[in-house]
Amino acid sequence: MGQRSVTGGRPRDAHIDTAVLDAVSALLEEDGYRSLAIEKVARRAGVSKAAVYRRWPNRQLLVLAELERRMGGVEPPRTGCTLCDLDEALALFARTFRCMGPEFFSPLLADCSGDEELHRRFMDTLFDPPRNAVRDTLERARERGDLRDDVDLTLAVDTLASLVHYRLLFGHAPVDGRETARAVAVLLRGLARDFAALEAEAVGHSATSHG
Amino acid sequence: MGQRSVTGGRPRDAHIDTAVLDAVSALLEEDGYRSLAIEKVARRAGVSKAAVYRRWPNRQLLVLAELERRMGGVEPPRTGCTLCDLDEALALFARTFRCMGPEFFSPLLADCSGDEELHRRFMDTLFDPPRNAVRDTLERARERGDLRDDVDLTLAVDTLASLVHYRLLFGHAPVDGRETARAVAVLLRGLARDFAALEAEAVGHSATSHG
Amino acid sequence: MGQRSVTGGRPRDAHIDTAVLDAVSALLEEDGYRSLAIEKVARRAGVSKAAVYRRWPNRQLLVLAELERRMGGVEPPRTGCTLCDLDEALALFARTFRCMGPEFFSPLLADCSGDEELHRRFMDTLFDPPRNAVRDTLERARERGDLRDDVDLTLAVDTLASLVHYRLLFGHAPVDGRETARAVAVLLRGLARDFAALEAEAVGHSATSHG
Amino acid sequence: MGQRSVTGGRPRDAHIDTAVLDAVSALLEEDGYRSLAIEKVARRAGVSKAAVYRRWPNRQLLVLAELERRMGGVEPPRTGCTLCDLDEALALFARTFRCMGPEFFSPLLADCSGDEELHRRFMDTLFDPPRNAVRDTLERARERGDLRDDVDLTLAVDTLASLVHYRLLFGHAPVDGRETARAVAVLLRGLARDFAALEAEAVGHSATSHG
DNA sequence: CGATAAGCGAGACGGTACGTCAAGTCTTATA
DNA sequence: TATAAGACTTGACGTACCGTCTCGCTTATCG
Repeated sequence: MGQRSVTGGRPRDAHIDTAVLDAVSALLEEDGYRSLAIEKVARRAGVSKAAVYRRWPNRQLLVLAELERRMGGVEPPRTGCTLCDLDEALALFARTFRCMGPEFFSPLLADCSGDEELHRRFMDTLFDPPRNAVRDTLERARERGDLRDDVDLTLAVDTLASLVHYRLLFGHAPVDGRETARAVAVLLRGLARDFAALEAEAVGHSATSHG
Repeated sequence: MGQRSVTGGRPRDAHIDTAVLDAVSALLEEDGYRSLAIEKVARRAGVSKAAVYRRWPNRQLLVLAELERRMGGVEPPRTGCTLCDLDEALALFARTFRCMGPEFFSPLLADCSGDEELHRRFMDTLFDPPRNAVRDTLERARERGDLRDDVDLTLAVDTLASLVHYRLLFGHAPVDGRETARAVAVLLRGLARDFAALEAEAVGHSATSHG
Repeated sequence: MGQRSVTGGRPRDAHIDTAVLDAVSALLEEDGYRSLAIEKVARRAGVSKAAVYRRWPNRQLLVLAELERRMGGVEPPRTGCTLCDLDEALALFARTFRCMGPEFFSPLLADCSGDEELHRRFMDTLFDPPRNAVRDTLERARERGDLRDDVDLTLAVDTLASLVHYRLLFGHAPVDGRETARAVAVLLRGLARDFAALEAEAVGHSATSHG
Repeated sequence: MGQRSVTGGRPRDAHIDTAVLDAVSALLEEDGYRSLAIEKVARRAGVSKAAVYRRWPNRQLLVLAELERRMGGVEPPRTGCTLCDLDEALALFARTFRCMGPEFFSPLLADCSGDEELHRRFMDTLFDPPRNAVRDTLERARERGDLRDDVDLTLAVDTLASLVHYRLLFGHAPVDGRETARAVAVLLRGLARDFAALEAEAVGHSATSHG
């Protein structure tokens, strides 16, 4: 929500903030992002248009606020086992993404492109947090010495994260735990110093099947 | 362009088709996708609004037509060397995507979501063709016996293709030949029956450095 | 229908003339004059737009043609009795007017005002014929010596005719034989050389009650 | 102008009301009723289309508002002399009608037919007021005992009023004070208990010549 | 008999206006 | 100052007709 000068005047009504975001949420579900109009949001929230504009200067930031609210915090897993952590991180990634509504992610991103500042805000809020969970996991794997020395971490993160985003955005194939686990396996075979060792360890944890 | 019954009536003026698409092209460059209005397109093309609507019933299909025009045909490479083919296919993929204007890809996709038919048209036109070039290449590699038996082809294609789309869509990291070559190398290490052999062959072709 | 040079070419299809006028008739009844569009007429008649425009250059003349067709010929009555003739002439007037659809009369007139030629055509076709039936009757009455010498004939005709048009156009009061007969009586009391004599004669004919 | 709930909100700008009606007035004079388009009105008034639609939902009510403004109030004459009052009432009637632009009366009426509510509004605003001036005059004459007992007042009013409307609508004959005076004379001869007495009284007032 | 000429259905074409919608800004009165 | 209500300009939406035109075809009359 918009920062405010603290001095004087009537204080903002906090109920309005939630009422507006609730209305955004409902309208997104009902009519999708494209036909989400601030005027409708205000009407639905039983709030004046000005009250909305006072808090969020445009619909991009308004929707961003709602999706951020939905996303909640993202905590990376720390089991100590590289393969298990990665599986879990990717599953978390997918879950987070899915619960914020992948169908709003794409148009919002599209709407934020073209403006430097908006794009940055989008990335900071929705893109980086879940992605960093994956990155952290990989970094810990490297510190543990599980990865080859010449690994390009950004490339590795992208290869994993992009798969999830890709499928959810285009919807041409499903994303489930089995699929992501396989992707992790294939990739790690290319990245790991000793893939067989990692596999053995993971079987010990018996978290997921790495066949 | 809109299909037509061939019988009777004054034939459509082909100049109008190109004039409109040219106008779309110019306006996309100048103002981006978001503020592309059919009314402006018609004005710019020196053409009546009805003439535009007669051919393309909405702006999604209009822009789709223009991007399709830009993309042209996509022919997968056939050098006979798996690593070289893959490098080339991915480079082609990136090139195709870039020349059609990656900044319009995302908002157009966003605009096509929510309508079954539009989404299908989008995928058929812009998504599948370059992607299939990669898939074909991988299929030939498998037929040649270069890949492990348990390879999930769709997963492999996605892992490679998504990387390009991902970076170009979110713009958080550049995409160049060196990067894609590295991604191919990492992935093939996980997919290949005998990665060293492939590498040796590719060095013989001296196409790109596979270090 | 439009006049034509007789020489050469394919002759016009007479079926089209009637098909078009029938369509006009139907559309007038269904949607009224205001929303009568030539394009709709052509569609309804199963005829091309050009075929309509070839015959009638605009919708005013088109509707005029249809109303003229409806009106048919107007023959003034000749009973020889002034009061009876007048009653009958006025009844004929009302009947004619009503059968051509008074609700189209007003908007058509309105549509024809503003163009000299159109207005003249309207008056010649729809206004003058029934009105002249009344005028003829009054003229014969004067020749018979039934009217005062200083009677202004145009004023007299207008006073009678306007009443019918007036009520049918504005619809604020009904028009029936009893009402028009009363109007005739009142007016004749002011115009006649000897009203009582006329009344006596009419009672002899026992056509209508002139009390 | 459109009625509004008085509570809250920014009040309507009164300048806009007049600017719009002025524009309507100018455009009516220049191009007539038929080509009066709300879009043009707004342009001419230097006002947005929405501002016009907010006040008047269609062009009929818009023009009605302008003609009402032009018409002003109608006060029936009260000289105490029946013939003089009638002459004056009819002259007032004609004057009122003429000053509001008889050429717009007809197409507006035509445009209002077909819709119950619009027609009523038209009658209430433009038809009844001047007509009631005539009716009042006749009613006072009857109370004074100047008219025969069996007079049908509605018929009498129509006979006088229709003449003016008739001639002005169809434009086939002029309307001036002399003509209307003659019509009054003829009609009164048929309606009056003692026409000669009325005539004598009027000559005393020397208002107009009743020969 | 074949040339000429017009009729005809179909539908493209540039216009113009329709009536609606939302954007983002503003003005007022009230809290 | 925030708030609700709503006026305001701007600009596009997608639709509907206008009256004109081009096309390929059909149906007459005339030389």
